[in-house]
Amino acid sequence: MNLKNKITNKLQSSKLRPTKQRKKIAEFLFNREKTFHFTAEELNKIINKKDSSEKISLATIYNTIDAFKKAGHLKEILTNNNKSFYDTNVSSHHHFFDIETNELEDINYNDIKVVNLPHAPKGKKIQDVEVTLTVKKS
Amino acid sequence: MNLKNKITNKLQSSKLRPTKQRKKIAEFLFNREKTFHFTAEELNKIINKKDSSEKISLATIYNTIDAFKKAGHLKEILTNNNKSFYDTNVSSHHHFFDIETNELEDINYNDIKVVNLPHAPKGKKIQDVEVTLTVKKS
DNA sequence: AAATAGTTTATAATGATTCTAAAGTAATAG
DNA sequence: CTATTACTTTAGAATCATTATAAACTATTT
Ligand SMILES: [Mn+2]
Ligand SMILES: [Mn+2]
Ligand SMILES: [Zn+2]
Ligand SMILES: [Zn+2]
Repeated sequence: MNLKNKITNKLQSSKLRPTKQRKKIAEFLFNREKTFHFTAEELNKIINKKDSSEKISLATIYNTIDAFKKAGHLKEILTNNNKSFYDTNVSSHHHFFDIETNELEDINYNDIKVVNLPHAPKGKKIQDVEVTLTVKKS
Repeated sequence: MNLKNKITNKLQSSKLRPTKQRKKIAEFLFNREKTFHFTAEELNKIINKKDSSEKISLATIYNTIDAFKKAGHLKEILTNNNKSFYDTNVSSHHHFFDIETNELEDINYNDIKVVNLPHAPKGKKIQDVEVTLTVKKS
């Protein structure tokens, strides 16, 4: 199956209509080897670079990120920044976070071991375990 | 030494003039046993409750949080929320973060062990190690 | 082909935070 | 002390990220 069909399938099986806009964004986000970390504004800039024949509105960028997140294709990341960061790697994994440049870098889940996990507060359950290694210029 | 003097000292030794506003905020934030996690808006509401004889402007709330953070008396916390959270516990420690209610709860540093820390990317050094256990209603 | 349900868009609205510049206060110098 | 200086507070405006609105558009179903 070719890329276009794969993307269309992915959208349809998430009950998202494969519109021109969603296909373009999905193709950009999900057709890659390495994890991509981004903000809505960054994605907007990249998708709507000069050449791009047809522009996608900022509202659609936000809507699409939200739809992809709800469908489980994107994950929101914890940072101390006041804009939201998203991650194309939706499996459990860890990060380096450069507090000076706001850059994120993946750490494989198995490269860090977290032992002695405490119990969740009563009435709650643990949903995810994230380790963030805050880094800065040395 | 009494509380007022302790607070004044803390401010002066951080090169912050002990103004009425800073003393009131510092007394509220730092005179407690348990860690306090808050946003600027929450702190503003609490400090400026009905009775409070003299109001402190929202700008000053923001300025003061910033000054205290720079002085190392407050720490900013990583969340996926688009408002900043601050922590009166400035030592290294971990958190439960309820993604439904945005509530934070401390986990003692020694209650979790993180083993096999990877090296920081070249040119960078690890500044902090934070584990966040995302939780939700079970 | 028509009806429908869902989507995109420009634009307005909101919410959090930062900026501005004038008035006020703490620290310092005389 | 008193005057000078440096820093701080404040109301309000400005900015930035995000969400809401509602009309035009498009994919899907009938
Ligand atoms: Mn954040
Ligand atoms: Mn955040
Ligand atoms: Zn990642
Ligand atoms: Zn804490």
